[in-house]
Amino acid sequence: MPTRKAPARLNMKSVAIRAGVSTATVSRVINGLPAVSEELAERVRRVIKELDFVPNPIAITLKHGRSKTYGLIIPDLANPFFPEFLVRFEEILVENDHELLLATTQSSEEQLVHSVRRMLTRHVDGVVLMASEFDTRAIEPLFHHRIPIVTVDRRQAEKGAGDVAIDFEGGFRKAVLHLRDLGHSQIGFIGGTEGLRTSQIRLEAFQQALRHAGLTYKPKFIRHGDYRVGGGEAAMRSLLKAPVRPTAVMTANDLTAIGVLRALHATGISVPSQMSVVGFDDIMLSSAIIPSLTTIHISKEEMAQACIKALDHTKANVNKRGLLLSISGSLVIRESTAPPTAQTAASAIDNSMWHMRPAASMRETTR
Amino acid sequence: MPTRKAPARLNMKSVAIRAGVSTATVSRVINGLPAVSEELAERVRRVIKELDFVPNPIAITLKHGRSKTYGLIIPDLANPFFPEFLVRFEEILVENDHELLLATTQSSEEQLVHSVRRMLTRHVDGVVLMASEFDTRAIEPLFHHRIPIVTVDRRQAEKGAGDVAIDFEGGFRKAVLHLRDLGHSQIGFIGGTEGLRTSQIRLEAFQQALRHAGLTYKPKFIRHGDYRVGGGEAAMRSLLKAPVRPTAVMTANDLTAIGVLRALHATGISVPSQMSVVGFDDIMLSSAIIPSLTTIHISKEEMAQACIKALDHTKANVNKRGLLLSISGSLVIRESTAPPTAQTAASAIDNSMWHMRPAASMRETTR
DNA sequence: TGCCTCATTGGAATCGATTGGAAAAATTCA
DNA sequence: TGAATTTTTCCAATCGATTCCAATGAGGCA
Repeated sequence: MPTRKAPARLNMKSVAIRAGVSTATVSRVINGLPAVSEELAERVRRVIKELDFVPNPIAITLKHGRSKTYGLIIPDLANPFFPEFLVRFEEILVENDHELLLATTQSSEEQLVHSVRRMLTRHVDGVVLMASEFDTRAIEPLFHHRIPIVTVDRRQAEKGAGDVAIDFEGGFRKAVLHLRDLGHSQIGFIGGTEGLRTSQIRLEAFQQALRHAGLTYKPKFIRHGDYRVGGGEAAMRSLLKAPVRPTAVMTANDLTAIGVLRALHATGISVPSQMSVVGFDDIMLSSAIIPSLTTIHISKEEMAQACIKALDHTKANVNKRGLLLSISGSLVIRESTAPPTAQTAASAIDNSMWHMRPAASMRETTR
Repeated sequence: MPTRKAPARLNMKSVAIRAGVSTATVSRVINGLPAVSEELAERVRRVIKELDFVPNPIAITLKHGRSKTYGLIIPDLANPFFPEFLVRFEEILVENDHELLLATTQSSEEQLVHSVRRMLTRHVDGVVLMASEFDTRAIEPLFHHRIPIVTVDRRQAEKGAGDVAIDFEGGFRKAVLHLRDLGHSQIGFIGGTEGLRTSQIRLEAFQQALRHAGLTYKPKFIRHGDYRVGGGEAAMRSLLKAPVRPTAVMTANDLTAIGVLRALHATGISVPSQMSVVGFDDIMLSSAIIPSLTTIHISKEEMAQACIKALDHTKANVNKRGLLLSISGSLVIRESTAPPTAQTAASAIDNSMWHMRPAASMRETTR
């Protein structure tokens, strides 16, 4: 015989009996519906407090079909940007008495289909979809069940679906101006995974930023990464092999920039004296690494709020086209950018020059 | 009139009608209960497939009182260790047809109480509690409702609660031996937040590792951090101010180690030539930073599996004391450790010597 | 053939809360 | 005072699946 007694079943009925009313009345009191005399309401409230009664959300969900849960579909938790967003998103939900249903797709279409199915069977009230690339068929069931959707960075709204887009154009423009003002004119770009729509958007935003700064776009300074450290590193190595090098490099996101730093370090090129590097996102890490990263700060808080706002809007206007919100970033200047040295600024750097000179600084931090 | 038709309600009854049987039979078929003729079962299965019917988990939860959901309470998502663990934990749950209810406490007791309440109202089947420090009263309701619990690093099991502990002793021992074999005898330690039980455990494990390696413990080489970059950096600065310095530093976790690297870099002390640094956890970042970090690898996969195992064990043996599992780490040697130079190895380094010599290498990576 | 088993199957109560409409009570008005 | 309203309260159906219990029918045995 266990010492702990199993707690007596506590439901609305027990409250009703104890207060001498029907469950209907209890329900009305809890939900603040009218047509309950103040006297009874007070009595019921007292009993609720006495018993520490909390309505069973499962039963409510079953009855209503609404679960007070929002789904969040994320490609990958390995990129710190997502946890940082997630934690704010979850906080806001919990504050508003909602729950989060998290799904990661590992960027696989099959996983996405599975995630969508989970969202449906759990009867979520809405879905935020951060997996930018997908076949529309995969999320068709969400539309079909009229579940409010918010996509991120798809830059396209429709009936039942809003979108929260990061303003890459504005962000890159600030970064390019910063570099130009430092004296850079040869700026390279390490983009995201080739073939992805979101990579294309970032690349175009970069081109546009160059134009805006009065600089010329040079395809030879462009490489593709994969939004991860490894891809950034490989892309930068490739860029360094070319006969002519830029004096500064911008990247599709911070992880890519960290990869760039690695490649530079391995090659003995010091940052920022010989090469400036700019990231994008401003994950917490960016301020912790050496050198700390100049980057475009995207407020995860703001993004989370925008997602909720777009979701609410869609829910309130089921038949209208969803909201299109834009999140703009701000430039955070840290240690990874500086004016180009006279030498490197001489526009076209003859790469052979560098080959002869063994990386002198390498020994400093590598064994 | 919307073009999309609302999907016809799909429940067990519709399946039953379509198959010409009762809902009881359908339920039996779905749950693989005996006492259903193969003929009928087959017919029901066909209809289920035809209609693409999925039982409503909400209703099942209501009926059973069990939700097929596990709770995970985490202090903080800012430390990459947790997202890395989380993603594996979630994967395992989803594979086993369960869901995750995530709660972060921000290390606040009040948040913990709130999180526990959420777990209860959602009727989770079990809880993994990674918030190591807490007043037992905060989780008392979980015991009271007989919900299986697994704590992490509390190193203590009881009825209804198991524990998964990281083997700090073994991990630090490997790290210390590695340093000793490189030639270090003066090893410093930057611990976790002062006053936390888990910090105490790590410190003792470090002391024990020193003894095991035949080295002497020197309190003057010990500092406390806060498990974050900032704390590690501040602690290291403090350590560097002392008249005598160690030649290598071990840390309570990787973030602390990253902070240490920052402090060293700012002071112009290069790693690993002038100072070796060892982390703990092996977050993904550790291999990406410069220099990449020698650290103790803790398999998040293994931890996640251990948590599930302990949870299942508790569920199956409600009245027995829970499992006590231990996760051992392995040494990953990267760039942040090397033999001490002849000079620095001269045991007690006179700090004034360093003061005279302006950090020559600083310019390399800082502007 | 008649009675008894045993294997299948179905009916209906159940989990806990919500809600339309009926019933009861309180109020208004003639 | 009694009829007509209005307000308050409650009964019972409902959401979707599970499960106890009863009913049905086939087969076995005397």
